[in-house]
Amino acid sequence: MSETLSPTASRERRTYSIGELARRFEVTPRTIRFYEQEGLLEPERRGQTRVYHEKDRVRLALTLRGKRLGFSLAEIREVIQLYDHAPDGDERQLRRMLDILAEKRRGLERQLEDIHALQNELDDVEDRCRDSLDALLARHSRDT
Amino acid sequence: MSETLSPTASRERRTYSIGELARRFEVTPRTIRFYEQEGLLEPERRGQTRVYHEKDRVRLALTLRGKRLGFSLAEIREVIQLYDHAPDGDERQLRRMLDILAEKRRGLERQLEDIHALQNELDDVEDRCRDSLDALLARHSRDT
DNA sequence: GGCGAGCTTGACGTTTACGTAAAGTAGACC
DNA sequence: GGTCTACTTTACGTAAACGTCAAGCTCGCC
Repeated sequence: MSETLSPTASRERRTYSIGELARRFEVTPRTIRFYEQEGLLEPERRGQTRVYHEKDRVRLALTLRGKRLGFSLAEIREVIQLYDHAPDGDERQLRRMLDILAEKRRGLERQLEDIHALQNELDDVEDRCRDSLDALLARHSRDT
Repeated sequence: MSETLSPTASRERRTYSIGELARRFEVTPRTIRFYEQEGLLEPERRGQTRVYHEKDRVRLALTLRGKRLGFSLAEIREVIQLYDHAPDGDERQLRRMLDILAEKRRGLERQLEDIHALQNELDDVEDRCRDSLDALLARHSRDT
């Protein structure tokens, strides 16, 4: 793995402005501020302007990935909190976390099934489509 | 495949009321009416009440699957229209349809990547979680 | 004929995830 | 010192996907 959300691993000193991040991920600054408001990002403040670090960039990437999979921002926040609090807590909390993880996994498994089902259906459409096209072209070449 | 959206394959004469469908798929009747309003379902009318056939049931299943994958109702309607119009149209239309199919496929491929990436991240969290738990239990058993 | 269960059509309300416009600030450059 | 660019906050607007009443029809049953 090339990157992680673990705070101990953010050893690069690169920072980003809100505009840089926005261009990089093809979202608007407004979106990034909104994600902060929703507790998904926690940029540093230098004066009154926001300064984003690697940790924020990785979180944003995770957020957008979650969005592409249809997760709500609330669900994504949950996952991020799993990340941030993975190593701590008492036994009960850790076991609860493992339960939540297992549940998330089941959700992903179902999404995999759904994708395969949809792929099969697209195959079906494509087959019929190609059949029609072949018939059309055969008729055309015969008529010349 | 056990079922398809192809109209020629709906040879079963089973019908459903809106309430039956709603219970089956764990949605509200309101949701089903809304999907009709959005052009995703086209139930028969018997008097003033709606009568749903196999075709509608399959469409509803497809719709909910799409939703679980984060598709908008507009996108799902596109897919359904692909189904309904797959075998017809002139050459240009058929080629266009194949292009659209290829694009949908690319979207699904990306979702697969996203899912695998998220699974890896959950693995990561789980590892750290288990490490903490093991350390906790080891300390506990040593202290007894 | 009254009554409940299930259906119908409106119509307005709500949540999520931002868009957009207004007005102000702060640093870089000429 | 003025202007440009990029940032800031505040606030109202909006599209999607339904939820939530309200009011009325209609069928079966006692």
